[in-house]
Amino acid sequence: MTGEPLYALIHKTIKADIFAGNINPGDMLPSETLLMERYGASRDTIRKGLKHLENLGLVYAWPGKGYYVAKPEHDIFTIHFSEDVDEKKRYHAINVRPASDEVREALQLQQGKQVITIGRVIHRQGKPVSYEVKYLPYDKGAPIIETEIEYAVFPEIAAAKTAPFAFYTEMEIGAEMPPEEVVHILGVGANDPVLVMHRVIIGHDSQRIGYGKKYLTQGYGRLKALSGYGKDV
Amino acid sequence: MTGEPLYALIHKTIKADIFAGNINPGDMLPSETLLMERYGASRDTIRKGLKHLENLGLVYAWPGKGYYVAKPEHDIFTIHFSEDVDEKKRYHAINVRPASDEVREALQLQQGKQVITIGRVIHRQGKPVSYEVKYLPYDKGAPIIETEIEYAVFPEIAAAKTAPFAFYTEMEIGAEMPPEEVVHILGVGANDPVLVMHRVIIGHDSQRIGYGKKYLTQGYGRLKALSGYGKDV
DNA sequence: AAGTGGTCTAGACCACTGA
DNA sequence: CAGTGGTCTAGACCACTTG
Repeated sequence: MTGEPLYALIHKTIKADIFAGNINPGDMLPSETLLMERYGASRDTIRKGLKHLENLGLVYAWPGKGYYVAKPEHDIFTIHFSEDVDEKKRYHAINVRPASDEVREALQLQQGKQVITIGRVIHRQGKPVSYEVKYLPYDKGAPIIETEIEYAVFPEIAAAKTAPFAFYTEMEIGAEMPPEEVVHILGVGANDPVLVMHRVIIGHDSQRIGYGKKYLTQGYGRLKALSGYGKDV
Repeated sequence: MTGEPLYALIHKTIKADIFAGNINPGDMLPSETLLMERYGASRDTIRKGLKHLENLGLVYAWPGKGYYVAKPEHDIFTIHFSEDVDEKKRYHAINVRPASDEVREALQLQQGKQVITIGRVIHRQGKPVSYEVKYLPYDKGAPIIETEIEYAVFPEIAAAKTAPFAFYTEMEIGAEMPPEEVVHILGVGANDPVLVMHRVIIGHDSQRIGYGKKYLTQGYGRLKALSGYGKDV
């Protein structure tokens, strides 16, 4: 017990076999009973090891038949996207105005509704590399609390009245020529393409909580994404 | 037993409390012992329910202290990226030539090494919307099996001699002006920016297995990504 | 010392798949 | 029918945290 738990040994051994190609997608694993004998372990311990492989997506169980090696998913990519919170104070503008058509559609607002607009510039080594605008539906009569805004990043600010888990984000990434506003703020050339990330924050009641666009210049660098089974346990 | 398993009821109840904001990040959950009494269940059943919440990232266990509600991760995005396998046959070019500097660096090859180059155009409703080039290190004397290439998608072709799980992909996404080659092939304007996805396939021995660039025009549409706890169980 | 989660066991009954 | 995984129980010992 002092060292590695038994179930970890089990799942590591099987995982190594899969990575080495000794067993391949579609192949059947030994049954739980057989593994119990092979490892001298109880059924629960064996199951714990197999469950971990299931969670990793390496293996799946077919009740009544057995465990099988899964097909690898090499087209699912993960982006860890930091919100650059270190640059909290450089707001370009905070104000309330009627929503543009684009924003109205993204937030599914009625005509004439107002939105809180928050612009922010993100710097890297003193140079502006990114500009983002965020839009939040404005509830009439609700005061804008500046300190709240100052410390907020997008999900938190938009979901201030929502439970912290009760929403998700849909993002779309595209290449665009920078609009005039962005050319002016970031000082990029009008012919330098920018990455644009459009984000909609959606509550579990399907309510549109917030919308934002983020422009990334070449100076920001590329977005990095990962796929595969490189770093998991 | 006919309906929902007990552990599912447990994790759903707690999950609902988290989503409703009744318990919040940093809050402690009831202990296993207490939950056993509350649900009239055995410890293992309680633990199974809590384990599921842990896997979802909603909760973490601190041995000796208890279970706590985790902080939500709203800056991790997932892209499901299909390889457009339906358009297998429209290869623009397959050949072997010395690697360019860019490719040599990406694949970490020695000077003078040759690479297999595969170009492909992807159509949508009859119109070319994407062009991709893939580079594979060329082993001298190894014949290029055409049918293999014809049916292959990137990870599989690059890792043909590797176990199907034993590699991962690093991708970088940027906005660029299309190079002349792409302007010509896709018929886009020289001033229309394109999304470019650079991919490197890396084996578990850190070997560079393949490199590719994929150009997406406006006609392809934006890349879609998701974050949050919207769709999991 | 009391309480917490982490690991492990031995046994039970169930529903499902396949010959 | 025998074999498989899915669920559940009751008990044990451990290492860790807190008072």
